[in-house]
Amino acid sequence: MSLAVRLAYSNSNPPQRIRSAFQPPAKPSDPARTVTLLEHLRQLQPHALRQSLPRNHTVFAEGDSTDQVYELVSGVVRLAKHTPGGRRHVLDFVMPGEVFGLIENPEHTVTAETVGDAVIVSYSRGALERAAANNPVLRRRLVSHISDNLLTAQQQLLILGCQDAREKIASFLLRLAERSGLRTGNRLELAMGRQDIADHLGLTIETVCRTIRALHRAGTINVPNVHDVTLSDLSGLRALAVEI
Amino acid sequence: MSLAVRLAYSNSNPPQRIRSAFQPPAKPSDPARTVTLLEHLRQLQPHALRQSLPRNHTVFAEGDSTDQVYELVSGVVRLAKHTPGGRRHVLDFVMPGEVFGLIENPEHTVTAETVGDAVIVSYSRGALERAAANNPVLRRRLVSHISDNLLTAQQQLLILGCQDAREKIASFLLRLAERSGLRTGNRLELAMGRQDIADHLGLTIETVCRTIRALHRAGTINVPNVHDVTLSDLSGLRALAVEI
DNA sequence: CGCTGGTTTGAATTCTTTCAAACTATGTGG
DNA sequence: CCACATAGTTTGAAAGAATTCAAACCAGCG
Repeated sequence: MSLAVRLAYSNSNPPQRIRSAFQPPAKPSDPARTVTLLEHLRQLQPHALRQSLPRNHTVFAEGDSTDQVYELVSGVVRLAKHTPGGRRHVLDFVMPGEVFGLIENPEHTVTAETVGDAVIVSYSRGALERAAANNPVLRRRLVSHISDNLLTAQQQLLILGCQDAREKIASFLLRLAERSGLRTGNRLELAMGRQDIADHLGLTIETVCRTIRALHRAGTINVPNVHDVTLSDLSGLRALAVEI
Repeated sequence: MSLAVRLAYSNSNPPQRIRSAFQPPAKPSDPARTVTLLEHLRQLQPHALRQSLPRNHTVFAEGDSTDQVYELVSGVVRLAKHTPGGRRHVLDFVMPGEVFGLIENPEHTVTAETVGDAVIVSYSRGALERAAANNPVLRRRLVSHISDNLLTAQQQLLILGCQDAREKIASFLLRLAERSGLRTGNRLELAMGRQDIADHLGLTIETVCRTIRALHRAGTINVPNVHDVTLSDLSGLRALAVEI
């Protein structure tokens, strides 16, 4: 039985397979495979700075210069916007193997913070842009990266604008499963806290708790502990999320 | 007194000045001015097809081929996503002088429909891309266009995720004013109907009505008729939207 | 072992939605 | 030019979903 967790809306980042800490170029046996943005970065800047960061560490903040772009090696990063009044919206979570902080703007418009302990690699954006000037393939990757982010944001707008709490949680769990891969038995790890989820879905932490518990009691999911969820009824979950 | 309607978050499309139906290149007296994407399109394809469309006409739908990009000459276009269950979310409205339908994808991921009568010009995307291959400036415009859309979407996520009905309406009115320009006396034209606004802000049509009326009774705005709004208390409106 | 930060649960409140009906423009045909 | 039909908007009352406030609970940690 395939665990293929494909959402109706799979317009998020392409399924870059998660890769363990170092750079074994995945599948050399695939000659026609496109070279990813991440591979370009690694090849251009093989000695880029690698850092281990503690939880809740700010990688960059709104307004910071966008002179670096980052690879998330392990852990999870949240991208958020803050309001003058102190509200926060978590735009998205970054999963291992993904690039973040790449934007066509002199200053960051979002804040990036580690959720738990994380390892990141910093690449020079200047060097990246210079390489892109003479490399059409790389340019295409760069545009695709921004474009993917746009499509993801639009999908999220649909979720925030049209879904109720239960549907939002279902959509969130499915997208997370799709991106982070399921462990054995449809087990999914929730690196982020309930408050992060709430701020991502436009709910309160209490509503997130209650909704997760409701799904649990309905048998749709299983919640052995705060950081793990088992998607017991994948199709039931999809039915909720898809009536998107 | 300047009517400068600047939001705290002016990350929407750059303030391309609205231009009347034909192509007088605005300000030839400004040599250092950057050439806009629209000007590139016009110069590349001066004989592109111009069409007058009736209200509620579908320019393109989700899934359609992205072989054309469009200029909105007059009228308003809404960009929406539809769900299998029949729900709709209006991602954004396109104002005259703006380019829409440009996306890094073989198929459209949104539907574009005219709100009222509109005039559009269709440009070949293929020709645009070919021109971009040898034109770094044009390439930069293309990336900026997508990037601007991304920033706008992220701002909208913040609004949908963090604001209540009153704040949403205030934010909406201010952004509309910022983009479409205010007429005399802070008068703003609402080309779209209440249902469109509701679907854009994640509210119901009734809530939109009631909220607009509440703002009216509070003296923040004036609503002489359904299609016009006067922003009587601009700073009051900003205070609502900014506590974003 | 007691703190601390985070999560869960409960009860009351509030905001928004839902349902229903009235109202208003706009346009068509007589 | 009026009468009527229609689409869209506005208003009200009731219902519902999510939030707020408060307190209890739990897990990891010094």
